[in-house]
Amino acid sequence: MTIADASKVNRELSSDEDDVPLSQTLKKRKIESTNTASLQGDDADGYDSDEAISTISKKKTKKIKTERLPSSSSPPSPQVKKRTTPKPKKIKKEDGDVKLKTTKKEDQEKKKRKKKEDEEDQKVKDEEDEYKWWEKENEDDTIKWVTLKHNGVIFPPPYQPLPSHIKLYYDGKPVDLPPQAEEVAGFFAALLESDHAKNPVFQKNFFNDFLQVLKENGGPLNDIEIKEFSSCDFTKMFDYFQLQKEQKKQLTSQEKKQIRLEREKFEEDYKFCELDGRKEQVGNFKVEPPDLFRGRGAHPKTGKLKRRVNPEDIVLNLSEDAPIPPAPEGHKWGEVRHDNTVQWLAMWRENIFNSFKYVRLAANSSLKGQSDFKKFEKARQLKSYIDAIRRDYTRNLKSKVMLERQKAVAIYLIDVFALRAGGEKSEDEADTVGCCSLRYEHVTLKPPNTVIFDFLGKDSIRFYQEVEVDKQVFKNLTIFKRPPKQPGHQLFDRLDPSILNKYLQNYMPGLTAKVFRTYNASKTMQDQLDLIPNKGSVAEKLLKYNAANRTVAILCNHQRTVTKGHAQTVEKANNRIQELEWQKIRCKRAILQLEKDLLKKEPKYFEEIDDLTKEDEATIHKRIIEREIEKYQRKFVRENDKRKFEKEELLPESQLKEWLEKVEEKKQEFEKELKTGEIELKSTWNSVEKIKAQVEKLEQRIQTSSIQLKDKEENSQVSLGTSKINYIDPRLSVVFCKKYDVPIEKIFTKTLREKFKWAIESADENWRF
DNA sequence: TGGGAAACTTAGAAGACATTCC
DNA sequence: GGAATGTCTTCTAAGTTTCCCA
Repeated sequence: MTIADASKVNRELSSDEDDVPLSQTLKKRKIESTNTASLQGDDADGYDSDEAISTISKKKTKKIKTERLPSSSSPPSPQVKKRTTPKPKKIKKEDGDVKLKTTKKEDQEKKKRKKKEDEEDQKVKDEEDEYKWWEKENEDDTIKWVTLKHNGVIFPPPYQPLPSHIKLYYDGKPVDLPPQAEEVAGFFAALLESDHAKNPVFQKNFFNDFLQVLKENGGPLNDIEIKEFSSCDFTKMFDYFQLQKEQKKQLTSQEKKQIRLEREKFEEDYKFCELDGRKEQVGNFKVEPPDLFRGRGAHPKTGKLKRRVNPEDIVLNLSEDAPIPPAPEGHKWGEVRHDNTVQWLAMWRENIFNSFKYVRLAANSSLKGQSDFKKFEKARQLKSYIDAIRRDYTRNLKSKVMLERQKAVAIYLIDVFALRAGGEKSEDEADTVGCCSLRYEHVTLKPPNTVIFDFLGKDSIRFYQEVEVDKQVFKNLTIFKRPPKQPGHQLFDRLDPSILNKYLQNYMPGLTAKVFRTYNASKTMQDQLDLIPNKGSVAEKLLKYNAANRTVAILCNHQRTVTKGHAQTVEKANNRIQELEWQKIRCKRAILQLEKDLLKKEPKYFEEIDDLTKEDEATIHKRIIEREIEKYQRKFVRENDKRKFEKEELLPESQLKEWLEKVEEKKQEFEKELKTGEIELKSTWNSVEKIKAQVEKLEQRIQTSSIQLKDKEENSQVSLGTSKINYIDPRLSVVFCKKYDVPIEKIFTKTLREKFKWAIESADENWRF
């Protein structure tokens, strides 16, 4: 929902009667139990008959069990039978290296044709055995599969110790680390120039775990005692990693291709599984390699060592009669399960939070597709309930029961500002919040009805908005913030997501807080697309589609960090546009040089010829000249490097001088032009028509560049992808493409087209969200 | 029934790959 | 042809919701 929509809702919701403060209408005051009283003095405000929930008093004390996955506690595992991995069918075959007596171009053409043919063949084959679940009846979704076969997971390669001369230095002395500790030191060294390595919490957590691993493995081999992080010097390791990266980059494209093919061949068996007899793609079939945990924002555990996962840590999930993939040699699987009520193929417990990581199907799989489809259908279902929900929360904003008021305000915020539910968080996580977990300090009230939200949401992304809200919402927020509440206290002290979701389910089965985000995102997209006129070029339509997408992304607060060179890129692009403008003006002046009378005949055409000041022009000239000089200098160096390598004769300095003289001539020309206003006409500029054609071309370029720049600037901090992938019903995009004659490839990448195949094939031109 | 565990979706960063520019 | 830039994919962290058991 856009802010404009929000204000519309506000209008619909605003009430005329004034509310009596709850404190006056409610006599009874419930005192919280003693152990909750300390933080929640606010429940002593005595407004109502319902109690503050205990979540606040628990004060982030989620307990985490530290025991490892006990094989004894799991259901009796069937015998882990060792069998050879079944050979899945190969999908692709590469061309051999047969060289024919053809030109390079013909060769390439031929290859292209062959590739295309192969792809077509594959497509036909794929389509033949493709399972179009969206054309079938909806089946029971508690059973996820009947048969499931897969080949297990790929483990990261074992650690390769560094060459003996690459070491960690302590107090200037090289340290002989046992490989296990060297690996951990290497994790840090690899990040040496990143922000993580500069973060003291990251350093501390890393160092503690590093010392632990060092201790576990008998300490340094050359009796150096490592005590202080500040005395460690990782630069030699870092430089080595950089060198390796550089060498990898230097490989020829043929070598790179070879490596890629080998990798793909190796991964092939793990990339696919057999689900109910169909070949389907697995998503993350690679077990996460050991590394330092990189938490987002101010994460208390950032930098801790994420330990290596062994086959013994892995639980496999597959059919009872499916062959069990062999565990790596000398190992066995932690457990083998046959649970067809879940979607995962394998899982393990990680050591940072003691939680699970899962290996699942890919986004283009039938199971994921079905979940996605259901998600959007559920959001569409909300259309039929949204009026009632809005009517009720508007009414309940004045409820005499505090819990009801809090629910009403929370749903209002979730609906209008697309806030997330906001579950409880423990102390060993970053301090981020959503709706239910908003605290006193996250909301600033500016009478009569302006609210400033300022908090860190998911991924520690800042949510900052200064907005006008419904008057009664404002009044309620004032009440929720009344003393004795103070910074640190929960705004919604009677609420948590489960209470809210339970309430929402009275309206519609399956309705939860997150459905509102999907609903409002897709609804906004539909409304925005409806506004786009069906005219103009594909590029213009795309730009408008992206603008609609951006509205949704802004609603959902999807951000991205501005890239390093962004400011410079923008400056460059602006300069480029200015230079094009200058060229255009120059052309017009040239026209007048050929035919003076045109100024009177077509005054409008020439109205911009004095737009640039002499200073502007001089700056442009300077820029062009400097660029030219740089260009030739670079060319000279590059050319000679090449010749040196090929043991050819080097270009003499005089060559560079010759090039630079040409630039000098140009400079002189510019200076003269600036002084006299006379343009030296090029031989091709021999008629007004020719120059006018040139002007037209320039105008086109200026327009394109300006649009691109505007788009780039507006997108610099907004991430469009997240809403496109998760929130906007893909059928909206499909319909847009069909109706507006825009190729779907312009909107969905290959991966997204696979993910949204169900939408591409099922939505017709008249479909609406 | 509450609360922790489990299972799933959503998210931005980083790395890989493709395209454009000079 | 190679560097710069942009786009796409992969990775895994960080959420939400559901499940299940004491």
